[in-house]
Amino acid sequence: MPSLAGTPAEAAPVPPKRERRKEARPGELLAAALELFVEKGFAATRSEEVAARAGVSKGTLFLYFPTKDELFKAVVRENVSGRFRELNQEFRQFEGSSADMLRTGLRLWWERVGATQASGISKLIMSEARNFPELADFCQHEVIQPCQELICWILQRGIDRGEFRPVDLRYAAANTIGAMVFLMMMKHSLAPCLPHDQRLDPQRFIAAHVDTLLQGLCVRPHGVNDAPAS
Amino acid sequence: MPSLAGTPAEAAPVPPKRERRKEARPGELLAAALELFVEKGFAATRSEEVAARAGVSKGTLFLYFPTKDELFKAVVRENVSGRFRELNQEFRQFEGSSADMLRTGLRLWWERVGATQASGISKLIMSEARNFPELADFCQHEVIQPCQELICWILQRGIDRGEFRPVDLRYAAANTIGAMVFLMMMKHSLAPCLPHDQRLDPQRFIAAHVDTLLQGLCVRPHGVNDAPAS
Amino acid sequence: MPSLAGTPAEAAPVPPKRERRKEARPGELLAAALELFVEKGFAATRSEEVAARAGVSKGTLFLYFPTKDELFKAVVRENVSGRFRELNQEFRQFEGSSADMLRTGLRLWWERVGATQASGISKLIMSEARNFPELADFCQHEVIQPCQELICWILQRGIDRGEFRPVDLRYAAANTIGAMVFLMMMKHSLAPCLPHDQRLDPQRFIAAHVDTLLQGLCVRPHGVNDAPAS
Amino acid sequence: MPSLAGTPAEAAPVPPKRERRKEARPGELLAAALELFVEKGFAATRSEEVAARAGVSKGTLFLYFPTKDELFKAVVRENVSGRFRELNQEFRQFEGSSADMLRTGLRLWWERVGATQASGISKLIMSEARNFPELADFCQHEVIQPCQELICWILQRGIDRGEFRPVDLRYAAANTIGAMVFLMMMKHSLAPCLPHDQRLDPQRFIAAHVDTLLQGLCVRPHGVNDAPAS
DNA sequence: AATGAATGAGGATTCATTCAT
DNA sequence: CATGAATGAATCCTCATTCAT
Repeated sequence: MPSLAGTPAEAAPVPPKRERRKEARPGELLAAALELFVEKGFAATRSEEVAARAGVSKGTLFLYFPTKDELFKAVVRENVSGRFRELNQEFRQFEGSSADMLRTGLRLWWERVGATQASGISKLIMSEARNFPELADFCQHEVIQPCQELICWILQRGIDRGEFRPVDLRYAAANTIGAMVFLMMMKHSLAPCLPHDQRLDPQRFIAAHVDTLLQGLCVRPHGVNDAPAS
Repeated sequence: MPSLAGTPAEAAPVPPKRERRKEARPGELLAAALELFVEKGFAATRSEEVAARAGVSKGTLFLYFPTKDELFKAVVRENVSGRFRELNQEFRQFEGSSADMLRTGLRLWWERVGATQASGISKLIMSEARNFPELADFCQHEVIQPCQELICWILQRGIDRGEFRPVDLRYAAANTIGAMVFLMMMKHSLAPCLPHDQRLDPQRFIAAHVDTLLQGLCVRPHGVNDAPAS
Repeated sequence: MPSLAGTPAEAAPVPPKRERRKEARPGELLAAALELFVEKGFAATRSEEVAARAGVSKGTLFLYFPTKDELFKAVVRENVSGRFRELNQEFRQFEGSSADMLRTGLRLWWERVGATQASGISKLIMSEARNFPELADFCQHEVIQPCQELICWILQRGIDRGEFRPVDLRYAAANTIGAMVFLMMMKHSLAPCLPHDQRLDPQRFIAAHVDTLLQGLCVRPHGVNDAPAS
Repeated sequence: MPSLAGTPAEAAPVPPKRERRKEARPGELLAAALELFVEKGFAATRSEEVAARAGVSKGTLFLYFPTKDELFKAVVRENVSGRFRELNQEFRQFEGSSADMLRTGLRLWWERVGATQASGISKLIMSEARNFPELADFCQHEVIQPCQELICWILQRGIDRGEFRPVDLRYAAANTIGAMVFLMMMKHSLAPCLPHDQRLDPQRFIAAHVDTLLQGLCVRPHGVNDAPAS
């Protein structure tokens, strides 16, 4: 069956069936945008890519977010707000040693935030804060401060209960927050470019961080040895 | 000694003319580019802005760097290479307790790197690594590893001399590196957007970090108290 | 009887249902379109706006008019066709002096056309004729010529009856048509942008025009004084 | 000389030699824009077309005018401002009968404005005034009012010298302005779409207008007969 | 070497039109 | 019939890069 046509593969350019999913779209677009913004940066991501990754066309994106800037802000808002308030609640109810609290807290936090896509938000904020000043403020109030307060609260609890020796709360908290932020940023920056054996293992990094921390913090240093080997 | 791919560094340019400007141009452009890339990100910085900040015209920029990408790579190379090798050398000659070594090292490092514009490079790398994969590799070899090795060397020295208790060297080093990276990133990201009283003070942050670290590390915990008050 | 090219007017649609709305739709859409096209121009008006002003959804508009272009042509057709043939009839039956005929005619015309929304059509035609060449032809036959003929007929009548002195009929008519067109355009262009006291009063403008005209036209110049004060 | 290549016409895509003509560009762009805006309307004209007609590339247009809107405003400003002040001066110095003044004035005006591309500006203003409200104001002050004043001044002069009978100055002036505006609009709207024999001849139109006007205006009606037969 | 006018590919956004509901 | 979510061609505008001066 000879044919003069070129590549016969071109059967029929399937029109990629339109789906009407008004409810689901914003979430899908935000997820796609988060991924891409984290991966390539805000400016280097094309609107069309976001749409494509969300499985819709260029035009649809602008149906839900009036501008790329607004999309960006929505991405940050979506992935930041609230997320920490619940963790906060949970912790205030925790019963047990403050050392366990710290250990469990960080482990939990990694599972719920660090290990998810949402962790990319920290890279995003660090990269874009100066281009979106309102964001810096928003994040300071919605993320940094709640976290800071939670950690300070735990440390204070430990001190009050005689478990921890007194320290400069703010900077002790900053130390831990810094470690977590670093971890998240690595995950979305250098790590994907490095061979597996050169990457940090988050769990071990956190464990090491907490161990060092508690070693220096705890009044009864042997308490550290109770820690479940990670 | 790995090098960022692209145009290989030309042989040392002959310096025939007296005109200072001509010699200084590349450096001025690199400095301007560093500032702007750190401030606004690579993609969001216009080539013309870089030229303007360096006090030359658009065309001149492209006389020295064939493309914006090459300019970027040059910025990274310029601010990264070598800078750590010398610190390394200095340290190997240090005499005194390993605790002092750590403390002094970080202080020195902050003065020589963290407090300078060059610290912005960390924000740049974190933000752009995935867009310039060769970069990640370059930095891993030129920065991360030397730092890692240096810190590991110090820790090992402490352990060998019975000053520190044995720890997982790699993750202990990562913890400190993470703290420093976090500090640099904050300086160029959130800090400029926050009121002064909400910013972290680098010196105190470093001091707190080292204190906590040494508290947990030192065999003779009271050794910490020998630390010169920051 | 020329007709604007495009979809030929369908045979009268069967009116089976009682639902007023369905029957009225096209008219409402045409009215909305006329308003908006006149206000903002054809290209600057969005289809959705037209639909919205007619109180229906975007999709419905395209149920009645296959394209924006067709909508435009329909708007012109609707507001132009016929409208002048009846005026014409009426006038041929007029009895009285030709001066009165002219005066009354222009007054009537203003009431029936100039003062209504339909007057906007002249702005539309002037603005869009070159983008819709078929339109110019249509209007030439449906509007300009009938008007021209009517005025010429009146003038000729006056001349024949010895009331008017002989003049170049075509250009005399054009003068009056021009005045009316100018009036309509002002109403829809500059007037809405000017404070009320700087706008022309249509009645006075027409009166002044007719007065000047008749003053120069009438054989018995005092005849002008018979004119009913407007 | 057989060849497997396709159409041999494709010799070398001549790179359309870049010319550096900073001084001339704005004027050329404004001229091109005027033509196109008049021809197709503001919204229906693509920026790129303007650039092409001016013989430059898309980008160059935006080198001289930051946005399409600004280009539009510049076109109006360029073609409106000043143009009437000089005519005004000339006229105040005129010596002779007021009837001649009117006749000569309109003839001159047609030569200097009506017959040039600038006449298109009236179509533009009429079409776009409501989209650019500031323009309406600008034109009212820069064009309408000066013209109105000039004509009023001439009429008043005629009345003062006993040549004209007293009339409502404002509306008499408006009548003449209207006629000229109509003429300009026709030239750029319907006329280009009509066969030559159906178009109005500007000179005759003006002559007819002035004749009718003066016939009604002049105290000595035979004065009209002095008018050179057009 | 330096300049900055000119270019045009690329990206954000709009909007006429389609079509699933 | 009516709706409005979805589409993508079309358009405005930007900016890295080129090149005449």
